[in-house]
Amino acid sequence: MGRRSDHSRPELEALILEEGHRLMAEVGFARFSAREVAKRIGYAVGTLYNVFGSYDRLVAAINTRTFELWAAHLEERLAQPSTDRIVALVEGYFSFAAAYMPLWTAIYDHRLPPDMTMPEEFVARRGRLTDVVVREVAAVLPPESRDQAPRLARSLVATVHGHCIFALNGSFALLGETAPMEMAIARVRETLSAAGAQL
Amino acid sequence: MGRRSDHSRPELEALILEEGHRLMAEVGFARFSAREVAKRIGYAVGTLYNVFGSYDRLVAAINTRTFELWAAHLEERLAQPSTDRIVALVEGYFSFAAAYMPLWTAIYDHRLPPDMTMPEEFVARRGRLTDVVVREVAAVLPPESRDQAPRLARSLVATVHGHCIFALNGSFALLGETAPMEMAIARVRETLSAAGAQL
DNA sequence: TTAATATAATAGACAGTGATCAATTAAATT
DNA sequence: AATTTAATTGATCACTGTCTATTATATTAA
Repeated sequence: MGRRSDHSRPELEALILEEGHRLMAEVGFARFSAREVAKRIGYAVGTLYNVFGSYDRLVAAINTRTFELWAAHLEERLAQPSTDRIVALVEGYFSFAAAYMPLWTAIYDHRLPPDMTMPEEFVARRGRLTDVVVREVAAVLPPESRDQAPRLARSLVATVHGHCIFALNGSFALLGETAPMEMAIARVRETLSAAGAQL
Repeated sequence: MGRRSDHSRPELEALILEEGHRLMAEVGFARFSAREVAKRIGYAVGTLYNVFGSYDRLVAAINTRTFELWAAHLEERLAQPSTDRIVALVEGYFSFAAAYMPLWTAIYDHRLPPDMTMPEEFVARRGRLTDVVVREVAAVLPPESRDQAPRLARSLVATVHGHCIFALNGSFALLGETAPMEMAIARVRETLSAAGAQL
């Protein structure tokens, strides 16, 4: 196997991913380009295609990495002592999106082409973010309705997500709303209360 | 003023907008291109720039048109006799997004460049969609808390929006959720009940 | 040690993009 | 008929993702 680079295949993959993630954080989805990543690591464009197969798989890989950062961010918030772990979760959702806006929006800006499905490995790694929420929702639900936690958690994430997007894209500001996160927390409280949770 | 086209300026503007909207509906935001619009109406690319100033202003104009279609879609749903006008609203939100997915997602895919602000006229026309929701929310609130309708309406739209996005991008399906709209309706009910609404 | 083979990496071509603007053209005015 | 003026063009620029032919290197077999 004639390689002529300083990097082994896994090293090269990591290098591309790291620099790609950096560029995405810098310029966002719309201005992201595989060519620029290649230029920055001193390789030719074709090399990225050899390693990742396509532009979309590279972006999907970068976004999967963002999911993991995000999950770590939530766990960090949960590790700090606080009265309300659900509030910590919502706050973690908003603060991650705000702190890493280009990375966060890239997750939702990117759409796979019709002929491509998300690699199973990526699906699994992304899923761990949801797992955190399901775990915390289950913890506040009464034992007899714990089995509803996954459904409820997904719906709560959707609720928070909607508020978070509108907060970041200015929809709320346009109407004079100054506290979108508090609004989201209120919605989550209502739902959990209705489900019989202890808050 | 020597014009040499078959179309007056307003006619040309309408022509570009119409064909642009058609193309957006066909190929979506990612594959949309000013050049293709120009080709289809038989004008040069430069003409689109003369009329709309920039690519972003053209897309913003197309998306504003989509907002108006959407508002009309909601009013249509509300015009049909139904028990629950709030449910009709949520159903209208979901059914529009599903029926015109590329147009709907283009609204949120498009981001204005930092040096550009949304033209005031577009802001006003887009705002009418929110007005419909505010009006209907106000109608179910008790008179003493009607002044809360705008805030509440925006939060409810955010909630429904989050569920709608996750329904369309497959996030719900991934977790086996088969009824995202019913989930959204449940969330909206909880919030309106908590606000003392008559349902 | 040398020759054959396999593979990593590249350069460059291709067809497309948004954006710009000097040159052209047709109509309106004089 | 000559002149002014505004609408329209399309070449040009610097990009994009994708892909193939080519080159350089490392491993393996003789």
